[in-house]
Amino acid sequence: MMLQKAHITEQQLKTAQAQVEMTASELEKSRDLSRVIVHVDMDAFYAAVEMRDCPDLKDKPMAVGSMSMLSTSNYHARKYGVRAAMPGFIAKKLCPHLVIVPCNFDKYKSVSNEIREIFADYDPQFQPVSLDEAYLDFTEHLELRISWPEASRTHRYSSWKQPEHQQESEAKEGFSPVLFEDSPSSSQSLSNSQTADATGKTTEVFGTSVEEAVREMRFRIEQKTMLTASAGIAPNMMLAKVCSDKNKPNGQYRLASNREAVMDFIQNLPVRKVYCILVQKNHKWSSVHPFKMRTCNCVATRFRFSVLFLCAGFRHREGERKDAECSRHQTFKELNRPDEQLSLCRELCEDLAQDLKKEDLKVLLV
DNA sequence: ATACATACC
DNA sequence: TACTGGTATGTAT
Ligand SMILES: Nc1ncnc2c1ncn2[C@H]1C[C@H](O)[C@@H](COP(=O)(O)OP(=O)(O)OP(=O)(O)O)O1
Ligand SMILES: [Mg+2]
Ligand SMILES: [Mg+2]
Ligand SMILES: [Mg+2]
Repeated sequence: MMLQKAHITEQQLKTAQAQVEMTASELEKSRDLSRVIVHVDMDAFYAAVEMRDCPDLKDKPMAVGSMSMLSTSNYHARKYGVRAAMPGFIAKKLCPHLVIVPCNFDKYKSVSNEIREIFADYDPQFQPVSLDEAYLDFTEHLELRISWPEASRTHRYSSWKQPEHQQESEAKEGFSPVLFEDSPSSSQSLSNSQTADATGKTTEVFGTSVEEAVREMRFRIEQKTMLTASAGIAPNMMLAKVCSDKNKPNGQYRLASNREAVMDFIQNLPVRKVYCILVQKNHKWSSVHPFKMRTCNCVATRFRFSVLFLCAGFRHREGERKDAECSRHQTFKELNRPDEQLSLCRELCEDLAQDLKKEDLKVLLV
C-alpha cells in the first residue's frame, strides 16, 4: 500500500475529492437529528449480580468465570488489569487476591428479564443487544411525558435502599427540582432530588427532560434489581453507544442534537470506537491501520487519500484450520507457528522485519 | 452456497 | 494445569 501511495497522481486525487464531496453532501442531506436514542448498559453485569448476592465480595477484587476463562470482572479488579476474556490463572498473577466465582447464567437471564420490563415502558420496540444492554428510542416517550402529571413521574424507593440522610443546613431547590435540564454531562447521584416528604423521603420525582427520563429509568433499574446501569443519549445508535461508556459506571451522558456538537464529539474519538472495520487488518476497507490514522479527525482530513484505498485492501491467510474440535487457544497455536508468524511479519512490514527475531514476535503481535 | 475471518458481549 | 461460547456480519471462492 505504501508503494501504491507513492504512485498516486494529482488526477486521481481530484477524482477522489469529487467522490468525497458527492458522498458527503448526500450523507449530509440524510442526517437525522430528530430522534432521541438511548443506549443502556449494566455496570460489570455478571460481577455485579454476584456481588449483590454475596456481600462478602463487595470490597474485594473479583471476577466471574473459572481459572480457565473469565467472563467479566468488577471495577476493583479492573484496576489490576483483570478483564473479560482473560484466563483466570493469568488474572491471578496480575491480582493474587482475586476471587473467582462461577457463572450463574439463569440468574443473569432473569435479571435481564427484569430490566427489559422497564425498558419496555420507555420504548416497547427496544432493541436488546445482549443480556445487559439495549437501544431505546425515547422520542415518543418524551412527547407524551412532557404533559404527564408529576404523579406519573414519581417513583418509590425499594425498602432495601432508602436515600442517604441529607444535611438540614444544605439549601434545597424546593419542590421537585429538575436536574440536568440542559447540562451535557453528569454522573450525579440518583438519590439527590427526593421530595421533602414529611414522612421522610420514600419517593423520587423526575422531570420531563431526556436526562430526567433516563435518570428515572436508571433509578427504577437500581431499585428493582439492586444493580446500576449507565446510559448514553444521542441522535443515533452509534453515538448513543459511545456516550454510554463515557460516564460508566453508574452515570449518563447526553450528546446534544445538533451538527456542531456531533462534529465536535466525533473529532477526537479513536477510530476504534466507531468503526472497527477500518482497523481490521484483513478487511477490504482497511486503509486506516497501515497508515496509522488513529482518530476520526485524522481519517476525515485525509479522507481524499483514504478513498483511494477503499477498494485496495489486502489479505493474508493464516493457514488452514486442522482440527475443528480444538479450543480457540489451540487453534491459535496451530495456525500461528513461530516460523509462519515470522514470515508473515516479514511480508507485512518489509523494511522493519529484516532482522526480526523470534523474541520480537510477541511484542509485534500484541 | 460454503468456508473462513472477525467482531462484540 | 488452565486461553470460552453464542450470535452476527462480511469476504472470498
Ligand atoms: N468476552 C466475553 N466472553 C464471555 N462473556 C462475556 C464477554 N464479555 C462480556 N461478557 C458477559 C459478561 C458481562 O458482564 C456481560 C456484559 O458485557 P459488558 O457490558 O461488555 O461488560 P460488563 O457489563 O461486565 O462491564 P461494563 O459494561 O461495566 O464495562 O457479558
Ligand atoms: Mg459495554
Ligand atoms: Mg455492561
Ligand atoms: Mg453490555
